This record gives sequence, structure tokens and C-alpha cells, in this order.
Amino acid sequence: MSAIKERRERERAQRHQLIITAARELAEAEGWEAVTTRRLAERVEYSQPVLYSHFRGKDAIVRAVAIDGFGELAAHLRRARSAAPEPRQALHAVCRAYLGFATERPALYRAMFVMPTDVKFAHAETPPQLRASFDEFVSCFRPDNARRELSAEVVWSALHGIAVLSDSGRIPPDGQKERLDFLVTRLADTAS
Amino acid sequence: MSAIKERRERERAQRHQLIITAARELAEAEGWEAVTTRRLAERVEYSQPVLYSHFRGKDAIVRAVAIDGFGELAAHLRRARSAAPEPRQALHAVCRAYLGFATERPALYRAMFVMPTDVKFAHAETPPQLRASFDEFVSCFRPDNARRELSAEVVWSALHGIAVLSDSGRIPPDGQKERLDFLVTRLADTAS
DNA sequence: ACATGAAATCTAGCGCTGACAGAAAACAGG
DNA sequence: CCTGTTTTCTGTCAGCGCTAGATTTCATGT
Repeated sequence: MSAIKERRERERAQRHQLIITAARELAEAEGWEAVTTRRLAERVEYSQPVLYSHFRGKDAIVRAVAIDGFGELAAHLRRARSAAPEPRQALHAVCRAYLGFATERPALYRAMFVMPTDVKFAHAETPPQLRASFDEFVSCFRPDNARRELSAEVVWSALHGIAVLSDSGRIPPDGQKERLDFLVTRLADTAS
Repeated sequence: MSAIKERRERERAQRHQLIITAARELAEAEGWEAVTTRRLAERVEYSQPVLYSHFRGKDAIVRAVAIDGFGELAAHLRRARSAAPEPRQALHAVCRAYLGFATERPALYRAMFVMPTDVKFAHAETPPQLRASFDEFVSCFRPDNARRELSAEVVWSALHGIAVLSDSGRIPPDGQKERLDFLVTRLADTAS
């Protein structure tokens, strides 16, 4: 009887993740406009109300997708930074990786940083994966730089601006490299 | 008979603007989620289909609001730049004005720079008000700076990033001044 | 002054959406 | 095999953007 309950919970957890994955795939394939509760339910081969037994509502599903994304972003940035031989190149590599992430997974990126959210940023309840992503930027600045957190914040904001303006067609897609180089050159640590 | 037609067209133009204004006011008061064609129609005291005799659809109304906004932003930035005594302060003043605009009219700002749009940016068909806004940034850099357009683009992007992340609660509202100062210091023309 | 025809406007409805209440089915335990 | 709980589904709600077709308004010609 305990074993049965365990199996059920296991299956339930699988289905939970299945919903998140399906939502993400659908969003990446056709955009978030196409992610309706009905289409999502059809895709996971359950009826619509089942979604509400896992999530409070559609917003909560988007949020779950976003949190998955935070983990991937942190790993992505970490990989980029580790591969860079020295600090100055580290910032460049992390920034390039960030923009690449945003460009290659626009729907996921939107869930994380554009769509309305109640996820806490820069707060005690901030998801650790998100904190980790931010820390990748912080680590690109010298520990003795009293304003490295501020620097990280501004770099992140600037990258975000470039990412979303480019994604929505408000700045031309070519010239990203120039913008990136310019930004990094100006915002990197001044030579000690 | 010609006079009648003229009066009608005048009234029609007034109603056109009335719809735009009502949409904007409703959005600024309750957010764009609250701007439905029904509520908007009720507010202008006409039936819903009348909206569609003026605009192709809801998107077109949002776009009209945005274009109004571009004009206001250009004027706002121009005022700020004119009031600054010298170039270095000009960039600072324009950036501060930009962030102020975004903060004080978040709904209008969203229509202009966040919501999906088919307005052409950096293009021959770009609305002149929008081009003018961009040029205010360009003018903050020295004419002999070969990369002043690039600089303007990056400054704008960074400000946009700060504006939207702050508006959606993804960076703390306090510290805006520090971010602004930091950004301007780093991105301004290097001393000739 | 009244009928006519066009123009402007409204009523009613379509196919969607997110969300939920209550019926139905599945299933473990006696 | 029956019982009671848990799970899942059917059916529905109010509201969305949008539109076809009925209705009203109104300048015009007799």
C-alpha cells in the first residue's frame, strides 16, 4: 500500500515534468501565443483540468518553465566562463554566451525575463539557479572591485536590452557582435 | 454637401483620436490586460464594431498609441538635452530623461518598446518621431566619433534593459541612480 | 413634405481563451 | 464481489477579438 502510493507519486512527478516540457516545446515551436491549456492538455494526452491539479494556473506553468531555464542558463554561463583563460576574456565569453542563449531559445528566454512573473529577483527567496546565473557575471569582475555587483547588474541589464530589442525586431540583427564588443570594452574592469 | 462631408470627416478624426486616448488612459490606469475592445468601446460610448471601422484590429490601436508616444519621447529627450550646458552632461540628462519617461508612463512605454509590433525600427519607413528620439542619443556623442551611432544604440539598449527589468520587478527599484551614473560614465565619449 | 438609397451604427453571434463544478471512472482494501 | 476514496473527464462559464447582417440615421430628389 505504501509501495502503491510511492508509484503514484512517482508517476505524478513524471507527468508534472511532462507538462513543463510540453509547454516549453510548444512555446519554442510556435511561440507562447500557441500555448493554450487545451493544446497543452492534448499534447500530454490528458484532459484540460489535469493541468490544474498540478499547477495553480497557466502562469504557474510558465513560471516552472522559467525556473528550468534558470538552471540551464547558469550552466551555460558557467561553461563559457570556465573555458576562458583569463578574466578579461571571461566577461566577453559570458556575455556572448548570454546573448547566444537568448537568441537560440527565444521562447524560453521570454518566460524567464519578459513575461510577467512573481519570481523574486535579488531577494532571499530567489531561486538558487537564478542567483547562480547572476554570480557568473559578478565573478567576471575583480574581487577587489567594490562595485562588481553594480557592474554585473548593469552588464546584465544591457545584455537584456540588446536581447529583447533584437528579438522583437527593434534593432537590426546584424551588428550584434559590434554591440557586444563595444559593451564589454566599456564595462569591463578598468586595468588595475 | 461638401461641407457636410467635411464635418463628418472632422468628427471621424476626433473619434479616431478619442479611441487612441481612451486606450492609452485605460492602459495607464489598469494596464494593457484591462484594455479589451469591449471596455474600450464602452469608454468611448460607441459599440464595439466601431473600433474596427477605425483600426484594423486591437494591435493597430496599440500601435497608434505607441506612435503618439514616440513623439512625446522625442520632445521629452530634446528638452532634457537642450537644458544641459555641455555635451557630457547632455548624455547624462538624456539618459535620465529616458528612464524617467519609462518609469512614469510604464504602459505607454510597453506599447512602444515591449509589445509585439510591426513598426519598422532603423529603416526607411521608421516613423520620424522615433528616428528623432534615436537622434537625441546620437547627438550626445561627438560628431567626429566614428561610432556614435553604435554608441547610441548600445546606450539605448542598456537603458531599455534597465527600464524593463526594473518595471517587471526583476531588478530592485532603488539603485537606479547608481546604475545610470555607472552606465553614463562608462559609455560617454572618451575625453577627446 | 415625403419617399429613396446610401452611409453609419448596432445587435447578435462565432470560435476561441483560462478556469472550474460536478459526474464518471478507476482502483485499493475488506 | 462490494465499498469508499482518489483520480480523471465531460460540460459549462464568463470573457476575449472579431465580423456578418439587420437596423437606424440622414442627405438627397421629387
